[in-house]
Amino acid sequence: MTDADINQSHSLAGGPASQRKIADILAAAREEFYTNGFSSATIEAIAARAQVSKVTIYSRFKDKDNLFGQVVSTECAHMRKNFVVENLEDKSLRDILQQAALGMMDFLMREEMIRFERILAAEVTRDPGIGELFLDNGPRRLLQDLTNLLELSIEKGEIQSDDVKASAEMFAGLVMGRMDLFLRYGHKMNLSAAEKQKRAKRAVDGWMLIHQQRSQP
Amino acid sequence: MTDADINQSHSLAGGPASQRKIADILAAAREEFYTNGFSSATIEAIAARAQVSKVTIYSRFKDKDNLFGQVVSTECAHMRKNFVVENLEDKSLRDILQQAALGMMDFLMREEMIRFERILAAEVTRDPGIGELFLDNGPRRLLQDLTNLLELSIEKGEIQSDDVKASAEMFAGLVMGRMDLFLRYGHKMNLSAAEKQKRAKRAVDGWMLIHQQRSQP
DNA sequence: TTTTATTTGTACGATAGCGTTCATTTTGTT
DNA sequence: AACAAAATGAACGCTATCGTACAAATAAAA
Repeated sequence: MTDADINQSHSLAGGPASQRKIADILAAAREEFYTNGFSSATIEAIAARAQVSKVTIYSRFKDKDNLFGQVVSTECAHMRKNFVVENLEDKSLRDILQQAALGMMDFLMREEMIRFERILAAEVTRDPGIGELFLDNGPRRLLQDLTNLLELSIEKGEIQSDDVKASAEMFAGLVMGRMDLFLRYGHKMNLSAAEKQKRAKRAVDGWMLIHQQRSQP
Repeated sequence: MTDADINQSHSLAGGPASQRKIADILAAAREEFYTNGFSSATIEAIAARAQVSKVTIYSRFKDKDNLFGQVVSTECAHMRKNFVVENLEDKSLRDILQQAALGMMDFLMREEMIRFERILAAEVTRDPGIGELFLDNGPRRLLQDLTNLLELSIEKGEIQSDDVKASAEMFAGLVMGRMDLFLRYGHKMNLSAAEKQKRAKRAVDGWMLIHQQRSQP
């Protein structure tokens, strides 16, 4: 759902279009929270960025916590829609995994995602529910999709695994290595498309090798 | 360096032992920062926890930023000393790697480390230098140690790799998978020693398999 | 045009934290 | 005992932010 999609609804009764403002506020809030973290971000700065009065924010959102929660929810919904491990029937497992690896990298290495993860972890102590929300919409979903994919391949006899969940996690681990950690702490990577391909291939080759063995102790 | 080590020095001239207070302040600050994050932690709460007056803190540390920096530095120094990949001459590479994997898990899964990483990433935007400091003392050092170890094994002909750094990162990725991420967002794992062993073995087996092949494309 | 919901700007109260000042007290040294 | 460094507590100025109140303005609907 793009910002534009939200703006289409017209207010039911007088006054300026309110749906649009909500979207503006959420966008502004996201930017402020991403840049300053929860407690340093201020409602007034958000209002200014959204070109909206502070009162309007309080008329739409209960308080700062609520606003932050909404931002995270929105982001999670966005995340859920944009990362899908596809099972392309006609492709080989190798090709599917290669594609998944590239998708994973592109998705997790976006500047947006890095900034999101930076601030979100810090709020887990204050509000553990927010950590669960993120896990359910991001990492767990990703791993589950991957697991499903792998189970199909196992049924087909293409690969072996005695612990599919562990195998899925291994795949993610092989692909990302410590990259997400480095990025989170400000290390610049700027992988070219070719380098990403190379990394994906290395991970897929390694993973396939492990899972084409006869036994997994 | 333990807290006790710091307290051994006696003040050069009159007044209560000041070195001990510095250690107390740092310990208290660490706890407060870990629990509340940088901006929500307050100097007064730190003072109270350290059983020290606020003025004492300001007489020893320039300001809040400085105090936070000192806490991070202390933590980094601690980190540097406590995680070492040892190259035990008489052991097999498999055993060394198994040991390294267990060490890595124990080290990175400590509650302390999880809390540290939660709040640190959030401050990277505000102060990128702090991210670099952490990377240099933690992840980069770990990977470098691992890389050195692997290079020795390559010379001995025990394994093959055309990109040792990538191989070291793969190892870390295989061992940790997405565990550190899950922990950071509040997912409880509580791996038993046996489960850790199992995970370590799986990672080492997989990694060895990949690196005992003839060629690495 | 009138009505009605919504938005706005400004002002406000309340709270809270940073960093400082200063007179006083504590504590180790000489 | 006298001294000097260090620590204390309480108060202060300052700034910032949250969340609210209210009267005026705006824009869509009737």
